[in-house]
Amino acid sequence: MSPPKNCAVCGDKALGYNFNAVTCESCKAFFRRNALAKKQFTCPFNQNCEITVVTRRFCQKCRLKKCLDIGMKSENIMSEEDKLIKRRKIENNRAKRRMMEHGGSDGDADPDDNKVAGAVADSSCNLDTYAGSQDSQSCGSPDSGSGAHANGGGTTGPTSSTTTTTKPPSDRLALVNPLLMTADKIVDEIVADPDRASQAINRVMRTQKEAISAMEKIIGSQKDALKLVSHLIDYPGDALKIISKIMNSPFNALTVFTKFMSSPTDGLEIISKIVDSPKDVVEFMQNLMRSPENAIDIMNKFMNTPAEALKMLNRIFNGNDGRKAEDDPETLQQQTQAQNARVDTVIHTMLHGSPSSGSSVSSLNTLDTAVTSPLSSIASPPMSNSNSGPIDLHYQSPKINHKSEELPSTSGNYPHHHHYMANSPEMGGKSFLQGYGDEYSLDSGLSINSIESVLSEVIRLEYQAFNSLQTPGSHIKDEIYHAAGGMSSSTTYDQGYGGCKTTTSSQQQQQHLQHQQPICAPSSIFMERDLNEAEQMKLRELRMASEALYDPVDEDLSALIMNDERIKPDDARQSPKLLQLINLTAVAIKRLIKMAKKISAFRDMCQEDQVALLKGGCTEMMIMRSVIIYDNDRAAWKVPFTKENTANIRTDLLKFAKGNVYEEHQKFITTFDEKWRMDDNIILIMCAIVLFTPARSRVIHKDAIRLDQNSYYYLLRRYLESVYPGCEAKNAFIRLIQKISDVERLNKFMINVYLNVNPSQVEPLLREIFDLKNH
DNA sequence: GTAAGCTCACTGACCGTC
DNA sequence: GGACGGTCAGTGAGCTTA
Repeated sequence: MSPPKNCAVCGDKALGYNFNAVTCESCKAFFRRNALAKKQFTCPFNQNCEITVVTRRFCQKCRLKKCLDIGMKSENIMSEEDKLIKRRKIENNRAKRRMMEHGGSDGDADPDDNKVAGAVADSSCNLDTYAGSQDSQSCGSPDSGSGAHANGGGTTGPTSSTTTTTKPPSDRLALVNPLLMTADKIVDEIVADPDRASQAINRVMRTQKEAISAMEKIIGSQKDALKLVSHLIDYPGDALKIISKIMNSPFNALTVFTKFMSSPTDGLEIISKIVDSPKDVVEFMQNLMRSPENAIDIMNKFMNTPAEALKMLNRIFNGNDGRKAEDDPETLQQQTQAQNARVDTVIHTMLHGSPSSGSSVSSLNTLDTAVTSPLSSIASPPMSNSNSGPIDLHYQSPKINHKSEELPSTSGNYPHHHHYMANSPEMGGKSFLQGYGDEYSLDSGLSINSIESVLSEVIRLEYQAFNSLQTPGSHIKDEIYHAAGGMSSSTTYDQGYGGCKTTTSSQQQQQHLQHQQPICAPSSIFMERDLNEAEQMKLRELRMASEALYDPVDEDLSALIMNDERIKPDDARQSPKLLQLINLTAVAIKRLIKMAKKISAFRDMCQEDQVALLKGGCTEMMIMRSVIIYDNDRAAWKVPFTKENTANIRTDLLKFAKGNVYEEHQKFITTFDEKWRMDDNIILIMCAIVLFTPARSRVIHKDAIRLDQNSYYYLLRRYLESVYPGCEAKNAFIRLIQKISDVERLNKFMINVYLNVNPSQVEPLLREIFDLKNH
């Protein structure tokens, strides 16, 4: 039986079902665009507009409402992650088709092209797998199985692959020690199948040592370096991944990388230097890695004054006298020492304004002449002139230049590259779950090439790096400790440790922190179940911030305090109580705002972002908090007057509200496992996750917020691991992340409650948050 | 005050893909 | 063939400028 032919929303001609209802194309598109968007539509009329072909454009709010009323389901709209996967799949299939069309007809092509084509052809098995079913294991997909891939734990060989004799290059090469692989093999491994590049990077760069070794080889070969760079420009997520493998401070690497992509001219300039003088670059990076605190500072410097950073690179490169020492080990050693000294001094100059006479280069004072000469002679070399080496920027492949033109010069957005990491507007739980199977290490090769999984690793390394900085009596430790404890005026470890030098924590607060009991048994050994010090501090900061939730209530709650009288849904006389309840939420929101302001990561944001996050997230945070104050026996919220005194407020007051708010709230509460619901730490971390939602409207620095949110996702994961055994922790994490989606859903109902009251009767704060206009 | 020009968000139709 | 997403031309509101 054919479906009805008229759109159930507007009555226009319909072709079939869209999002679970018979609709026209325009209502389909309208719903797709708006159902998941966080826009707050307002009805210019009386909230009850008739939606017809003619009037459907007049009121978005009523149109969307009607879409929902007739049964359109926003769950049917693909998430950003789903869309990303689908896009990848489509791209793969297109690539496959192109190969099929041109296969075997390029016998006279360039030998290098043949090599790449051969590698791609080898990967056709993977493409087939993806074209058919992503679950297929016929090619021994690294994504399949339980993570027992030939990686991470060692080279145990590929998983059983009995259905085909053609293994993808990744599986064949997984048997080889990455340290023994040649540059072209490494690059081929990475670029052969863009869809599996992430896993390939995991295999050839299992450790930092291997990553450095691989990059040394690659940048030692211009051809391979260019091939890899071409790939990385197309797949910046892979570049980020490589950087995170190499650098000690992956957060900074991410930031630098973002900057790099937003400024292709400088990027190409740096690439040209890397290609031109690989040894210098490697030594420079190695030196940075030997002194992570300098690396962090210098990267911060790089971000704040990129021109100065480029100048620094010029100093390093131009300081090289140009002689090649490959044939003379002694000369090479001397040059290496000189280079290290030069790098040390340049770093010191960058950080402190003058060449160091301190310990870091004290043993190399004899090289001062060689060091300071290029510094003084090159005051401020223009980049176009300073690049005096043999590399012509236009030597880069046309593809690179083309991409460079496409990239915006300053904006952080990449409108034509929406599959890139920085442009994913949603970082919801679903996408984060995708990377959860990684078991803390991308080495497992389980994850798809998702930015979320990379970020997960980045955040893990961030904590690791934090601990690695800590030595007994270290002033760095103390400074970071204080800053990360939420006392820093401007910086936390979220922004790189270099900023910790600016901490302004008070003595009193320090003492308070130091007297705090550890949340779990202290441990500085990474990946123990207990939270490490950095994780404890982050959680402790939340707990301290949550003190604001017990600020005295100055409102009169007496009318709302629980009594034995049950609410009848149709008792219209009780509706003033709903209004009181609504206004009471203003108190809760004020407390949440105070709490947010005590979180250093929040405080350090620009005001616009703070407002956007609070406007968009305060009710979701309130809902999240409501689960812990919910008294199941009394069906009431235990609202704290103070930390000691509470008032019971019946949840069935929600029955006065239009819609199914009460039922939805009950559903939300009852499906929340009590042991998690009663764990203040869990709820606090989830509040933070909700607060740092990058997809809020009018947010400016989405990427920065996403990083903060991910750090809390990670903290939640680690906290669960510290209190539950493995499987239970995993399960809890997944289910709790789903709860964040539930909060979002429930919040939509809640917002309707606010929108359905007379704005003149609600608190000004609420009017501001919900953009309510007085009638 | 107003018309012209510009920008930007939104809409709807069409097409590609699975 | 159904159901989804992507794309692009058209449209109109809002802003600036002459």
